[in-house]
Amino acid sequence: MLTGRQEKLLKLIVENYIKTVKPVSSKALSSKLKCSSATIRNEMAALENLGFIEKTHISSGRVPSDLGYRYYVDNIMVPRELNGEDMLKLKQIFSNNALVLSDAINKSMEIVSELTNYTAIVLGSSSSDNKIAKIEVVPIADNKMIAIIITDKGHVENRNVSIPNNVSKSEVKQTIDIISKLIVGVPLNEVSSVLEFEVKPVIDRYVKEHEALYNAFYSAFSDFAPKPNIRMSGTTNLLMSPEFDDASKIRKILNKFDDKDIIRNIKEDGDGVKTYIGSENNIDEDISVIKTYFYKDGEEGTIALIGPKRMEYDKAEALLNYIKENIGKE
Amino acid sequence: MLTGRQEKLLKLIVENYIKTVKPVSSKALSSKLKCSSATIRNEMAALENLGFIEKTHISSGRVPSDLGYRYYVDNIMVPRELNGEDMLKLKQIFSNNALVLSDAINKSMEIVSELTNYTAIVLGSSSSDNKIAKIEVVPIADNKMIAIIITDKGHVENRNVSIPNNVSKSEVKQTIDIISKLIVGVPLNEVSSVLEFEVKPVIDRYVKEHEALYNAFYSAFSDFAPKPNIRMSGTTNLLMSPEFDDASKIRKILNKFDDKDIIRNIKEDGDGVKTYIGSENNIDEDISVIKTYFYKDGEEGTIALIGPKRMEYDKAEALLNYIKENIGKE
DNA sequence: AAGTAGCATTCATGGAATAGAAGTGCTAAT
DNA sequence: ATTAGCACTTCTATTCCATGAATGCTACTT
Repeated sequence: MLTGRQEKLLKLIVENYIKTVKPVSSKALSSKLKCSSATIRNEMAALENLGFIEKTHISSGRVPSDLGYRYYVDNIMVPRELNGEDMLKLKQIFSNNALVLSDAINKSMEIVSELTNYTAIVLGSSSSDNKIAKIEVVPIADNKMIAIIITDKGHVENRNVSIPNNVSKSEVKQTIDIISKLIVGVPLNEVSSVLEFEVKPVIDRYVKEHEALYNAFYSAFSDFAPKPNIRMSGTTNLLMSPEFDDASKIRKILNKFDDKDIIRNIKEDGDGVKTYIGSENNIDEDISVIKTYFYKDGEEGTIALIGPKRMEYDKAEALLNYIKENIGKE
Repeated sequence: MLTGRQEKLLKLIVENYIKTVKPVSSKALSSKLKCSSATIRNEMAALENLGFIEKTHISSGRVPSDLGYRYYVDNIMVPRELNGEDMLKLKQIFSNNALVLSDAINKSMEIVSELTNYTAIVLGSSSSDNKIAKIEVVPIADNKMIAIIITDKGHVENRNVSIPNNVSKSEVKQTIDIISKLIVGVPLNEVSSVLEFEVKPVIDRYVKEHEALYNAFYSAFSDFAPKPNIRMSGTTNLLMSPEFDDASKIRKILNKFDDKDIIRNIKEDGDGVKTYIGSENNIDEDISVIKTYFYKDGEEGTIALIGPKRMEYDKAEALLNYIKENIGKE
């Protein structure tokens, strides 16, 4: 579809623009393409007709269109190896065995946002194949306890439980025993229904102050269902890019970043690292998103990197690939 | 020091400017102060000599100086009652007994940032008077366990432990027992030294594969010392203020928000809600910070609200006061 | 047929000039 | 002590250039 020279030209335009953030002129490329600027102008006109490049005004140089970037990413760009220094920084995190997986992912994405100057996002949650392995209830004051659940995949959460006044210690213990017996092995997202339909009847029968006690534990245990949590780092990075040079552009992006619905929507599934350029993503047409799904040991989610459209796609891809691999290994 | 009329004038200037974000002219106030604009100009000149107001250029209207805001906050502003609607929203959070204190604080500050359109910050950590009440180690795979500590104040944290290969179950159990026995009652910030100087010798003596095992547990337990964590919400809010109308101003603030050292520095101690106007704070001269320290049940920290200098100090103060009170009650 | 030189054309950019509006400070009168 | 009035200053927006950096196209060359 594109001649060899056109492809070469597109490559030069994209890479030049990524570097300089200025529309690329025919003259600037004539030396690199061993032909005159007039010839390049002709080729540029062809590329523009095909929709790969655009002008910012009638006599301006050329800028890659979304389609142009897309062609570049799919057909021209050579996947880059991660450089040793960057790899080392990330390796250190994943080789720290004490870190829980989700912490390792968060930290590594922080590093990535520093390395790239883009914005990193982790949408993570415990997956619903987490089953309760153990619950632990620890008294910390006369009428206050801490309820802790631990899942078979190693996910841990805790809540307060306020014990109603006129309840004896043995009743509390009895209640905990009943809950514990019935709840172990239950997937996280079914906990609240098991509490309601299996635990409650038993407590009703055996424990005296059942109503108040049941409510106290129910409110503590009922919201353990996997909820995605959002972690962003380097929000600022993206906005330091020279294309975001006026307040309204910056604010537009900031508002999108603030909108949890939009961010949650970044969620990706399927294998592989995918790129969404400009209008291809549903966040903002001035940015590109590169992201991938991960699952490991009961934690799942999406890691994403958001940069300007003129992002270094090869580097971003290499970084996400590396992290995805390491999540798999952990 | 200020005559009654001057005080009245300053009040009008501050409140007018807070509302309109435009320098206040003498003419605009003449109706409200039942005298002519010329008289007001004379009074303004006096206020300017005293340093309470400023001009943006030689023939402009007046804008409050930092000193002017300070005088307004200290001597003119009447402390506001929190309005019922806002109070209700916050009350709902603090009356949710299942929420751990730190979560309740974080959520309430999120609400506050929405109610004010300022940026809310919570710098929280478990305080060093947390003593370990219990440790729990749960196996989740052949060579992987989850270590959980619970403090007497109800603070919970967890880490991974990778069990070295050639180690028997009984040795692991023995090790956990030793650690558990020696570590209960130890304040969080002393855990790592107790591990090193009290636990290690015992393990050395009794457990066979001591070196590898000790290291595995040491790396899991050693970093439980109270570390402040930072929680910001509504970062964007502040930057939507009309005074931040160009990219460089927005970026300046964003950079400061990104600098963890600067944010951690917001830390406040002592009682009461304090206001730092413009140059009084060491974040940025274009903003004001209002903040207060909190301590309750082993959690301590600072909650802060950052707004433009022309913030509604009375409202901000009322909100922080209310939250501080509720933390006390919880 | 492909490449190129050359030129008219277009538009962005930045500076200078201008006019109007919004305020102030000051003087003189009340 | 207050105020009316006016000269003065600065901001803002607009217009008008001149310049420079590109392009597209035509006609010429290889």
